[in-house]
Amino acid sequence: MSAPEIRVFNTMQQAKVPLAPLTPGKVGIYVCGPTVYSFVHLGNARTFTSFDVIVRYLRARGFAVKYVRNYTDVDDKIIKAAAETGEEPIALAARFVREFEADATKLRLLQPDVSPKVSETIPEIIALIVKLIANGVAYQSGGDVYFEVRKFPGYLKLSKKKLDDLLEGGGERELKGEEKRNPADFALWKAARPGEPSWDSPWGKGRPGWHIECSAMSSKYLGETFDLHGGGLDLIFPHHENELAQSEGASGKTLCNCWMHGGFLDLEGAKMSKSLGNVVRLRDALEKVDAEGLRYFFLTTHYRQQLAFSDKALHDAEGRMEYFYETLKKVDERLDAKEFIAGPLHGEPQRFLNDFHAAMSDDFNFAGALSAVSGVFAELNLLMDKPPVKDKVLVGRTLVALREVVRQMSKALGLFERKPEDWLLARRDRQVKAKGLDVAKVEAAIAARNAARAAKNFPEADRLRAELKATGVEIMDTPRGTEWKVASE
RNA sequence: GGCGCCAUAGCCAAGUGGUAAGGCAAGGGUCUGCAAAACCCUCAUUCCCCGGUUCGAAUCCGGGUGGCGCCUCCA
Repeated sequence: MSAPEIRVFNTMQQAKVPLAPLTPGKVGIYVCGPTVYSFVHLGNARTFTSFDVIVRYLRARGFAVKYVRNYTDVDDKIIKAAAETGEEPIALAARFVREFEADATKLRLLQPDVSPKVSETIPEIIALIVKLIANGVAYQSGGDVYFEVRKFPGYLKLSKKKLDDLLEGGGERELKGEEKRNPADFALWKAARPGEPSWDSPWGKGRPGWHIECSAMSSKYLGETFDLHGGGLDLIFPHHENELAQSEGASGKTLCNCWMHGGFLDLEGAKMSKSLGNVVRLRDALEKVDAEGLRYFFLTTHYRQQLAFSDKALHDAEGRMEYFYETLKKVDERLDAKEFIAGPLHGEPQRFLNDFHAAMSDDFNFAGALSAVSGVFAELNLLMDKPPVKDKVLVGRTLVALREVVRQMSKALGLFERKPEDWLLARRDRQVKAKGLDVAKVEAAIAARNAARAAKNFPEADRLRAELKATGVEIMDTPRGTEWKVASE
């Protein structure tokens, strides 16, 4: 397989650029992780899944990826949430880190190589602020420290805004603050108020502002300049813009070579967001839909594109996963205990992988890659059901090759990595529970029907089939006997 | 008010200068005692509208219309 060059859309240039790692063969990526004051919602999950697949793909292409995704565990929202529950802010944050990790495991998200927390990066944050003050781009004001945006010439180069527009704007940005030299200046360090978590600093007790933690954590684990920086579209301004200003204002070097931003998940025509309150928790969604079905749904659109959430879309995605796993189940049963020696293949199994790489190399075109996935599964089924060639050894050998192609795609997408029977059974169990079916009764009816069939009493057999169907159970007569599943509507 | 993204079949969705991927749904067929699943066939002379550039545009440019987003916490 000739590996196509990987091109990535860089928000800074608003164009696709070739991936050119600082160190050949290695990629450092920083993804802005959750602020842990509540459960993550599906919009968050989409972004994390996108970067999960991007990291998986880069690894599949042989890059040694260092993947850093932080937890922001010191923040206004956390303090507010803690005040409401009566917990200590740090304890509440720790609790939601655990909840996040439980959700992430279900979604089969890769564990980042490093998951730093703000609360464990305070010395580095203070050192960074000290440097910014020394460089003349930050100033102390009482117990606070602010970044002075007018002193950093590159300010707003990422978001393409103008400082004047920012100040006039139709927004509701807080422009108050006599303590600031410029209303657009933002806090690097906030003086402690009673009851808030705080740390000693050269400016008295206090805590970091919102953006500085990412600057500190990324340079700590990836260096002053690294390859990829990711997050949701809504982080471009102010978060990434400010992060960039802080990092570059301190180091004088480019923070990262490529900024990647994922598109939103929409719910009923509007961005799913905590401020609008139109969120579906990842946790709640996973009660209703299979985790891989959800992952597949996220991959049906390019990562930078908006994606509309709906129960139907999720349901369809899960149905598609069923097709994939049913196919793999058949393939694996057939290949079991058989060996095929090397030799010619039918068709060109590799062509699907080539198409897959072509799509993924082009700014991680998930939807395009899924087309190649469909191709390989259709070919697998064709060879098993209606092989266009007679040579059984040739067919078997080709199935082995195609199965290997699927394995390669699996690794990059985080899809169909489970044992097909396990996935299929788990899905059925969930559906059985949702419908309140009695498995023993279903199996008794199937046994009765098979007795009727054996006696060639087809009217009775059909009656039992119809009866089951009415309760939502679909039965299939296979070479292995009669199997059943919950009908999807 | 400033800035940006998007508009492709009934639905979802790739494609961004060379003559419309893929999926769902639908119709027909093969298979089956009947089914289910799977497979095969059919399903956009056309890419929101109007102009322009070009031998050639869904793709580039200009102007509309419609949707979304950022400018304030947000993935």
